[in-house]
Amino acid sequence: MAVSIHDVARRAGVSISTVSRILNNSANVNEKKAEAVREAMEYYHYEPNQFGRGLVKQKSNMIGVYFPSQYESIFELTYNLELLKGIERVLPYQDYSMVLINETTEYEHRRQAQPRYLEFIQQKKIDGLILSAAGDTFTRGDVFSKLLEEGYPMVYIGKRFHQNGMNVYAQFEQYHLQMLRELHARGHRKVLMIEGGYHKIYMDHIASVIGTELPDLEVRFLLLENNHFRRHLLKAVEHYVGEDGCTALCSPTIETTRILLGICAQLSYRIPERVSVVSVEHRQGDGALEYPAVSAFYVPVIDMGSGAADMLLRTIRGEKVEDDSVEYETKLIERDSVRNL
Amino acid sequence: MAVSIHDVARRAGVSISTVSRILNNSANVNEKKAEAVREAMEYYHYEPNQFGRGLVKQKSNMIGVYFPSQYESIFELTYNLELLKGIERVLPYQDYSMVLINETTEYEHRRQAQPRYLEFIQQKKIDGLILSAAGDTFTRGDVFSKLLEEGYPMVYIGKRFHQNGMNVYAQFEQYHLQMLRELHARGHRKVLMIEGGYHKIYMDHIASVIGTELPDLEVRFLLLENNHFRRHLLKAVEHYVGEDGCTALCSPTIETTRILLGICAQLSYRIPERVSVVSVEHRQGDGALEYPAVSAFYVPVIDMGSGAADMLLRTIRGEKVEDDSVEYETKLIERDSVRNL
DNA sequence: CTGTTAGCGCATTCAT
DNA sequence: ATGAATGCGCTAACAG
Repeated sequence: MAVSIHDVARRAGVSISTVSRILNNSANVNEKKAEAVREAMEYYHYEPNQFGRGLVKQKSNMIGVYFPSQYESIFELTYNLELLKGIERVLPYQDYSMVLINETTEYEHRRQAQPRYLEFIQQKKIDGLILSAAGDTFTRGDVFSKLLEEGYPMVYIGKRFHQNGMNVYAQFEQYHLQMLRELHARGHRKVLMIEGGYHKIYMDHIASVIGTELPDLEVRFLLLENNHFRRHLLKAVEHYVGEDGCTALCSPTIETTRILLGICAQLSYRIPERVSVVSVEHRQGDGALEYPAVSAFYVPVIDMGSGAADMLLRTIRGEKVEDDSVEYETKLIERDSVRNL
Repeated sequence: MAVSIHDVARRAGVSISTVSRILNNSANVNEKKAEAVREAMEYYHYEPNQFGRGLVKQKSNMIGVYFPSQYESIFELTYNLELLKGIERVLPYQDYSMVLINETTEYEHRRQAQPRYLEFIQQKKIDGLILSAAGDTFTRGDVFSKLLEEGYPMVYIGKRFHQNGMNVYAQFEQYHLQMLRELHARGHRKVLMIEGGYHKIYMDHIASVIGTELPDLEVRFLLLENNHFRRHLLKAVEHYVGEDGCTALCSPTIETTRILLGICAQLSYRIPERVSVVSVEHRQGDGALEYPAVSAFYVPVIDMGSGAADMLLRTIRGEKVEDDSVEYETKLIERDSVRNL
């Protein structure tokens, strides 16, 4: 069995309480003894066992990061990755680390039909939870709401929907509207807006706002069930640009934009001469790596991740978090893919 | 405080051992009592506390995944992501989850100058470790070798270098040689091979093998310090293709290929008419998403991840793992980016 | 088949 | 300032 606090105490000629005190800086200790203890810890390469420690503190120094099951692996989308990067940027400095909790589609392998993060919480494997969710996922969230009510430390990515808890978000609707406004200002009157299927609700709203605000702008909406259906996109571009006369394309992610660019090359639609492209970019600079460099709304997802982690850690430490709902600004970065008509 | 095994026992009118037996299926229990216990567990939404359990078992049901610090975030490279996907694909079914352990560049924030995974191991936060490393990282690995010697459950990605432990790998040198052979067979006699800086050793070896095997093939090597230096690549392509007369480009990752494609478009070098491109792809199908579709050597990194996780879990369970070093085959997928000369 | 008990490693009283 | 003793929640050995 590994070395325990007893071994250290014995070698240093003190009691385990003294060792514990030094470990936790919880009281003053005679410098002579302290030195002996430190020597013993070095000697044994002693590290306190987390189970013993956790049993009394009931804290694991881990937080969970949960992505509701999606079409694809969570590691597929820049959005998720930037979030993870942001989170990871703050954790090590607070002596925390993260467990990835991901839903399996195959429920039969699980004991209960509950979101998997609940187990982690009840078993005390994590001290708090960050969860990223596409809008409607919360609807089926009795469990989630209950945790919120109990004041469990949690921050979610997305619009606020409950009095408790914390959240970070970017104004999805706002920057999509902004995309359309910018195109309109540059003389575009017929554009195609591409979006992921789960954002349908927002699209309806955007359509209605634009309908009254910019009556002379025609917007087509294309909801993709799966971002990577190149074939689907190809036909859409052929139709909307080639036949329908759209002069601009709005793309929801850089991944989609990339495919769009390939499609335009294939169809010999030059960008921006034949068709303009605006993208959303979740990682700064992504649009600049394409050719032509793509104008994009930058959503600072990495900062949202850091922000979320930061808030979470503060609540876990018991600090009052004054600003429990923070919005992140998006910013248009103009590059070479949009043309003035 | 949360509900404990005692609460369940009390409500079911049995002793805690009986509850424990049911929890672990560790012995037969009278069906009547078993039913009562199950009812009580339901009632309280009881989940066993991991600290209590861990204290006696000394197992956390978590494994660590460690990426040595690199230029970029671990979440930047398809390679890492596919590895994670592969690992994650097997964990939930074995009731395991993973903690991401990543090195911070800022050592001052850490108590000791040891690889961070060591703490996790000593604190018993993880039951085993998967670690992905670019070749030479192991060199400074006294800690790593020591763990290997002690028989700690570990699997690493890369060539075997120690008698103990387990590893999975793809023949990096082999498929790079294969790339050159394929190009040669298609009539190419002067090609540029691009590679990440940390692979310099392999490059030297490849150069010498090709030198004797295919004396009429001239290979230029370009070592990138950072894959994303578009400017650097641009000048290289201009030089090697435009002036030096290379007819083909070998790219080490799809990320680099993407940039290469943009550069060729920018320089009006048509692919494959003006210059051929072969890539490595770590995620199946990646090359097909580009335009033109890029021929690539597929390295099944996702399978390597699953394989690694599988081996690791088996050793943790105490099973003998017969095949403790498995090599994965790469496969050339021909698409539209290579031309016969 | 079941209850009692010891002990896992540690932080934390409570005495001193 | 320090040691002894208690208990955190659980499993497993033991006794019945």
